[in-house]
Amino acid sequence: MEPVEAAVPPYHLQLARMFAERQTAEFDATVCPVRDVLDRVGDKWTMLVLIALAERPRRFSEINRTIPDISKRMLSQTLRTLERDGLVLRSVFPTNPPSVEYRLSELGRTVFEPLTMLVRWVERSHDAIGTARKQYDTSP
Amino acid sequence: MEPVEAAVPPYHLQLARMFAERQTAEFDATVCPVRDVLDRVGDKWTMLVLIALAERPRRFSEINRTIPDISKRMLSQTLRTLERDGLVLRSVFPTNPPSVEYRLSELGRTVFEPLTMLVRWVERSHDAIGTARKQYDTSP
DNA sequence: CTGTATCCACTGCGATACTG
DNA sequence: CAGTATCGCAGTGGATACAG
Repeated sequence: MEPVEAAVPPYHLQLARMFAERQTAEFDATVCPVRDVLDRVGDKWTMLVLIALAERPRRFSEINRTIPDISKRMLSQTLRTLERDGLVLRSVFPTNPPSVEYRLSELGRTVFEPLTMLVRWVERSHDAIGTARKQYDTSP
Repeated sequence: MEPVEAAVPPYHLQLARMFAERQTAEFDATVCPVRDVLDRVGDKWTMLVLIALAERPRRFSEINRTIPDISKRMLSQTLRTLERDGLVLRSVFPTNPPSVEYRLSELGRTVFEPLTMLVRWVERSHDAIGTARKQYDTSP
């Protein structure tokens, strides 16, 4: 017998179960953890900014160079949201000209476990998805 | 000495390293795995539709009931993209009226590992983020 | 250097109506 | 039941100019 391995259900059933419970209560989209995920890291830039800060603290323009195609407006806005959520810490150094440093908080660091898993998944699946698409697009 | 545990770097550094390598090459947003993630599951409905299919195959209107606030238009569109990417399989039964069944492919099932991690992360972090926000909003 | 303000374009998405 | 077609809006984000 292999009791332990048999006891833990596969991931898709775990998630299904989590949401089956929610289904019983009356529906409220505002307390759905998945929509929460999307609100937090589902936008165009948040993940990339977090990754830009993964290795070490960086200054505003340094992040901007790491993500060349982000506008100052969006970088600023994304950083403020991350700061507000407590994922990123901001320090101003009153030099001249002023320099501002952003770094991950402890909480911010914890995103990287699930984030890394997700990035690995796309990398693993990239080819399979590509061929699936090609097949879908070329068939009647 | 504890060679094995010392050898595996924390997640945020793993990701940082993955992207540091990319930085050396000339920048091309179209081959970035993070933007790939966002394109695939970063939209408003994809994750929710996948979860709706996690436990077992479902028919169109059944999914619609699971996600009450999705429009038929978006459900249809989301399902087609998932089918095109090979994550979801579609079967038509020529009954009258016609019934169509959607189910996860093998590839589709593999999303749930990283997806579950991500959902767990928000659930774990939800309170911490809430208090961080409250503090940010009430301070000068 | 580190932002903010203003304006504008695009598009994702919802509402509604219609079809096999 | 399982969609598609058309329309319209609102929010997201880019460009530019300005400011501390």
